[in-house]
Amino acid sequence: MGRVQTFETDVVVRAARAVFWQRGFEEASIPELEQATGLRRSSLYNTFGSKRGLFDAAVASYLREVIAPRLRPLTEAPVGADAVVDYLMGMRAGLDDPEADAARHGCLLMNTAGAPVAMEQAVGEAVAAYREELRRALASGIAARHPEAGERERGRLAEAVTALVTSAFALTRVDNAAALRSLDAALDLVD
Amino acid sequence: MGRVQTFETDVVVRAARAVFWQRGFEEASIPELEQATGLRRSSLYNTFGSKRGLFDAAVASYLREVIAPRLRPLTEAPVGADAVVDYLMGMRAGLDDPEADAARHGCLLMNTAGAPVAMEQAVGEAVAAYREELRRALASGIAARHPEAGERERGRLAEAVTALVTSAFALTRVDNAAALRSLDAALDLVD
DNA sequence: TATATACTGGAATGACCGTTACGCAAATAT
DNA sequence: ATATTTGCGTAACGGTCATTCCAGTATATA
Repeated sequence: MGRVQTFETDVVVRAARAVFWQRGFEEASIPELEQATGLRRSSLYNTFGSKRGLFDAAVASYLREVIAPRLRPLTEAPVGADAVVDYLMGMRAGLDDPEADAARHGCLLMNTAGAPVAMEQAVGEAVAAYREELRRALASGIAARHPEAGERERGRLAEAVTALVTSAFALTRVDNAAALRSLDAALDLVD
Repeated sequence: MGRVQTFETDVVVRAARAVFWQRGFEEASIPELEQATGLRRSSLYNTFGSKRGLFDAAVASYLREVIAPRLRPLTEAPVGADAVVDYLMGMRAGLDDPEADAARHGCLLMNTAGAPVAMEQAVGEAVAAYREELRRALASGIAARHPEAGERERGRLAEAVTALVTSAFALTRVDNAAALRSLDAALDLVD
């Protein structure tokens, strides 16, 4: 064995994730990532192989540390009747807080949906998979809230609420008020 | 007077618009724009001042020639009871046609919402204004279809349908099927 | 026909990009 | 204590970017 890594990979990825989140993949430059992570190019390339490699790690970290915890009450049984509403209100609070990353920069994945890097198949698939995960989670929350409704009805509702949430994410950067109204509309729909 | 312009500005802007649409602002390079327009850098800079100037012209052209015509049945009185449904179905057909720009590249403005250039205030405002115009148009279409509903109810519905449409635009690049389902959900909502 | 106008072509500029190469320093295993 | 593995710092690479400059040319007016 030789010299051991002196930084914690998770910490570095988290720092890089913040840069990608607020700047987007193509606008985030290597010097910026160096400064944010406190690592030099050589270490970044040695650890992640390329800028894309670092971005992929950032996306994985985002799914694991940002998205999954928020979705957990909707994905792990038992799902309470208030889980959907809690989720939507939590997100509303996040988008209403000017300090929060979500309010200022939306969703890392939704932002990349319209970015050039989304043309690369793997990235596009990651975005699509994320949306599907969100839809499934919302669907189970809706099922818990409206057990009496028909499956078709619930499916439509889940689709609509998913779209409202993604729309809020996509818009908060340029029109925070509209994003909040989207979530209000979602809250209306589920009741 | 001296020598006169040998190209039609509208035609050039339309060609540039197509490049921005499919490639995004930052990924569209000057050489690409030269090739698409058939003009040299000097002429482009002489006419539009900068890449941003050309982009602004492209956005204006997009609003005038692509968006406005589609919205017209919803914005100019009299608005028929079927106008909303026609609009949504027309859009659905567009997103379902693999040849169409809309299906392959979504909406020029929605794509820029998540792009770095959206950080520039004027661009962000243009996107927000577009969304608001869409919402107003859909609201008037919904009012024509459901004159019996309360204003509050119609407002919520308009908000939801707007979000579903923008969500469809934002996603079609990476997940065309999900975009279509969004529009189906919108069609469900208006009836 | 003369002249003013401004479009056009081509080359050059400086900055920044992501990536790579290399040598030294550090820390573990034998 | 030595050998070996690996992190890390520095510097350089080739390429592309948006932008500018200038000379040459075509055309509309007087």
